Amino acid sequence: MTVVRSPTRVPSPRRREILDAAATLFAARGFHGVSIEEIGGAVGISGPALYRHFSGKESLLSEMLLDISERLRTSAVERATRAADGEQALDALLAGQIDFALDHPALITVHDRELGNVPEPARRRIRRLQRLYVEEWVTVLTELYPDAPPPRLRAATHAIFGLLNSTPHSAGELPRDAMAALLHRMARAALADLVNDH
Amino acid sequence: MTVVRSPTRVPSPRRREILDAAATLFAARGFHGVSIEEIGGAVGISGPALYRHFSGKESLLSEMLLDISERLRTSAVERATRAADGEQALDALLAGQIDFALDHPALITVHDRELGNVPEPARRRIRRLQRLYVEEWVTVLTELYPDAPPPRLRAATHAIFGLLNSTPHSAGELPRDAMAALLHRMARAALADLVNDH
DNA sequence: CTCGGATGTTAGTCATCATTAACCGATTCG
DNA sequence: CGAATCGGTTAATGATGACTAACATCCGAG
Repeated sequence: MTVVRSPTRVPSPRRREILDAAATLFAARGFHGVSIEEIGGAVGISGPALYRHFSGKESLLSEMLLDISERLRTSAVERATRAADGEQALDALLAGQIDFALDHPALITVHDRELGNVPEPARRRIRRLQRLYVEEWVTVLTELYPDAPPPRLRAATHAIFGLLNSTPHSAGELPRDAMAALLHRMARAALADLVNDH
Repeated sequence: MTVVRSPTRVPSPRRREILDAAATLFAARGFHGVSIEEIGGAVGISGPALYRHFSGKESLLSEMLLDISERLRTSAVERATRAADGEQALDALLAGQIDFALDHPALITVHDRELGNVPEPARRRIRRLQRLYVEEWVTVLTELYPDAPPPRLRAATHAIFGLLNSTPHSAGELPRDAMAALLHRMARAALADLVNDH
């Protein structure tokens, strides 16, 4: 039996390969600090061949950020709805973000660094997805801490993202499992503090 | 009586002005995404006039990061030595980093984003200062949690930096004082968790 | 008053870089 | 067998941008 072709075009492995290489380079020196030639070179082809896969450098970045934002958000929605209660939902969100940050440090880096270089049609969509992702967290947190005002929960969510996304800076300090456990516990403890007044 | 001229040249206000404007621009679109012309324009002069104050664009960036790293580190050393005990030292470090992050979000952003674009002589010095800053935190934490191995404390320190440096992302969610208090408490709670096993 | 330094200006120069053009081999499919 | 599509190549092209040159102005000191 043959595989059913989904309506979205089958993703060529080259595309993904290019996106991965570009993410690493962008994370190291920024979008404008990397040339098309370099990105091509990183995957064994040279320069203008990229235009067979992307319509331009900015499209490449747009697609990269769009993909990241989508993956984060849909993963969050899935995990949160699967959870039995608020506590489990929070743990699931934490685990998802931690896994992503540990598995794809370059994507995390690019994700919160390069939005300012995305051209306008795509930028709005990315921002929208990022906002939805944050609101997913805020919804879960609201269930756990009903007395905390939403702006406080939003600020706390961003703080937790910062904590979890520190992995690119502390790479190699601890084995992966220990790092995941440490981040999970620290984030949990930081959030537990929200239960208090003010 | 005339003021004694210190050996380091008196800092012209223009230099500082340029550094501030450049920091804001770099934070928004990255080092290579901003032109000399733009930086000049932001302070009312135009383009090549910058070369009267800096020997080049990269020197400008080097000096910016060097200055930030130095300020963070010396402030940390001062605060830590002034403190009576470990608890107070930690609170002082937290307060210092939080103030800096709230007062200079652009500098914070540039500081951990653009090291990869600093040319080699300066890069080493900046890394050194950053390392010393981290070790200052690790020293204080070691006093509080003598059983935790240093890599764990270093990872935790980076995580706390990420948490505190989230302010550029949550700008405007809360008034400054509330934000400072929230971050301080969350960081404290996250670190208190380190006292536990493993 | 005038000399010199500090600070600007505008007009090059030279590299780099994104993008396009023109061309080519392979694979698929009719 | 073609013919087309896919994915590459190398050689323009055109902008942009960092940096330099040449020249002006202001101002303080001798």
